[in-house]
Amino acid sequence: MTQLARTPKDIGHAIREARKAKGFTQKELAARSGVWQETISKIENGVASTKLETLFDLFAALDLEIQVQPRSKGSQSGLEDIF
Amino acid sequence: MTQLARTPKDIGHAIREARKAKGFTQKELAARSGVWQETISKIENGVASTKLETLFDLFAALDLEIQVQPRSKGSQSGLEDIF
DNA sequence: CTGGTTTATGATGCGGAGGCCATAATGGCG
DNA sequence: CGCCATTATGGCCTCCGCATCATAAACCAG
Repeated sequence: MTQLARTPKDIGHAIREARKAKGFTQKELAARSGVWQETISKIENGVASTKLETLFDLFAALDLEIQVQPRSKGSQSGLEDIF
Repeated sequence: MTQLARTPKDIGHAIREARKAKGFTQKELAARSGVWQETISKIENGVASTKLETLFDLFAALDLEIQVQPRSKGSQSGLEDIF
């Protein structure tokens, strides 16, 4: 369960997945992360380019972390190739 | 060469590393990414919470990508344990 | 030390992210 | 089908990230 991400939308997906996996509602996650439910909704749907700060708040609440790595293999998870 | 990140500062470091590794100056990276040199400086130093959009612009120019994963092993790269 | 490149700092102005409230749309479930 | 929980929209307002220009500080040859 590790998600590759190259766009804000990818991040949104990853967050939604993780949240569901943990059985949280947006409201619950909001409470745990200090980020508002409305904002979470937007982020999960890729609306608006989130601030890193907010992102990490969510990651902390979901017990996620990020790994920065070279784009070795071209789009191996076979989803987006938008540009 | 894959960097773990849990804070904006971590991201900044990763970017600086990657940039240096490619032998770019901030100015060059600025030209390639469309992000201003001054902004890159701030990001690399962890000043200000960057927008995801900007981040991905830089990642694209540096040929980097992100991986979202559970915080399995407790701080294995031995740097931050701030909270 | 001196000059040139690279990086950092500072100020201004605009646009957009997110806090916040209200409400609409959606989705089970009995 | 109505009812309640969950999620999505929209508006308002404040704050701050980034573009942009100018300049200072730090580095690094030579």
